[in-house]
Amino acid sequence: MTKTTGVGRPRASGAAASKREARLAVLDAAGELFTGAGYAATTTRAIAERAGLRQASLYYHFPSKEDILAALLEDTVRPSLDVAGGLSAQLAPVGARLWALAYADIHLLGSARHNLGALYLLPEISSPRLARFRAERAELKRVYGSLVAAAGVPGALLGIRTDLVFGLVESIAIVRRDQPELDVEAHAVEGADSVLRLAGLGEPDAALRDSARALLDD
Amino acid sequence: MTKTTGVGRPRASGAAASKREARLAVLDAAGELFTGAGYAATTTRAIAERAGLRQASLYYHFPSKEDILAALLEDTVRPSLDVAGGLSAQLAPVGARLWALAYADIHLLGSARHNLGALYLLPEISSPRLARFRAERAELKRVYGSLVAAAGVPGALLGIRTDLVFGLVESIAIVRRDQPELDVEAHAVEGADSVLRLAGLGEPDAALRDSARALLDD
DNA sequence: ATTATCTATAGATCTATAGATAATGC
DNA sequence: ATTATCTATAGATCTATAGATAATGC
Repeated sequence: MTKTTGVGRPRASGAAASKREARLAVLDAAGELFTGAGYAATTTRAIAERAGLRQASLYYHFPSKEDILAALLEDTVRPSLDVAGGLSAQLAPVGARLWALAYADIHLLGSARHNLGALYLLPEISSPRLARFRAERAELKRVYGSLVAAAGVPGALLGIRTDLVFGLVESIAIVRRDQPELDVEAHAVEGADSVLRLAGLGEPDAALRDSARALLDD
Repeated sequence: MTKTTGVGRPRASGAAASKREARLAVLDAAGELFTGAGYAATTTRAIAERAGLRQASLYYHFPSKEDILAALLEDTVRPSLDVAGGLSAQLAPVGARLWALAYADIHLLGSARHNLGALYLLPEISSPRLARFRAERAELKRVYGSLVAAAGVPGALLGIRTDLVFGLVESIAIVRRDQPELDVEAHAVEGADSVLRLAGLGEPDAALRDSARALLDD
């Protein structure tokens, strides 16, 4: 029985944690505070305090406050892109693929540890440092657009319909902010059903939902 | 030919303006900056500069920075509530009333001088000082809810469907942020059509749209 | 020697208040 | 005398950097 702490000077708070754990604790603390109070209103001191280290120690893990936000945003959009990528490899009717994507996204945004989808709404995301996140979110939107097109929505309406579909999916963040106790599963099912209606694919039935869910296990 | 300025010490910037004009200039400047950069990231100095007066002079018109945001929020939600109130006095099929409300709201949010709907997304709106705005927005949502119920959506789904409808309407703010050159009229028509689909009222036709628009002139 | 943290602080803010001032109005 | 502004500033931050330090690893 030897060390209780790892390498490096022990924390003033007493908590022992590896470098990787420290980084995760910082991201978790920032996720809670950024989603609750916003980026600008959250101080680096508050993040550090919640993560169990001193304000200046954040800078050993991230070069700047904005890089913390960048990491959170990418961690959030990446899983959605992964789902989209997995679906694109499958041969299935467009309705099932669109339902599956919307369902998965709403589920991811609705059940993440904090309401990270709310970060997409922050005005700070127009910052140059966050260009990569914006590009990935735009890529995800493009996937929705191609599915809406494949559903038969005419070209003249394609842009607007895609905006509405994407807006409906992301609106889960506002709903969750206003009612934290929300039933995510029900909301995801109803949301995905609604996306099909917007795409002009009519009323989804149980068979479609089942086949869509099957696509997500690939 | 006498005064060029009104009562009170002239502005350092030279601009002459009445008290009422000054207040409006402050609100306009704050609207632009809050929607573009967010509340916390916008300084009172920046608002004052854009409004043509000194930072401290803001406090002659508003007791605090937060009161500026409160005024903007209420000016934005109030017209929507007025539309909702006007519609409630009319005897018309639920489809026409719901279409009219969604169309009017999207139009208001889409064509306001700045993208003020984006203010609804700011994390700061949970502040106690903004309780009145939140209550008015909740009241508007309740109107949507009663129309969705009247459309025949079953009670078990009512809450979620209303969330989706309301989310779709407000998503215009995100769309507008991402593409400032958006065609508001087309988006409002498509958005209102989409709301009817979500409410299970099927495909709107030209006759329904015309009768809905007529309701808005009351 | 390397690592992960710490303490201390520079430099730059930011909001709101105090009190003065330059107009008009009576 | 009243009004609408101004100048000046108190007091409280906030981000990021510099340099020290208390562990482990070799």
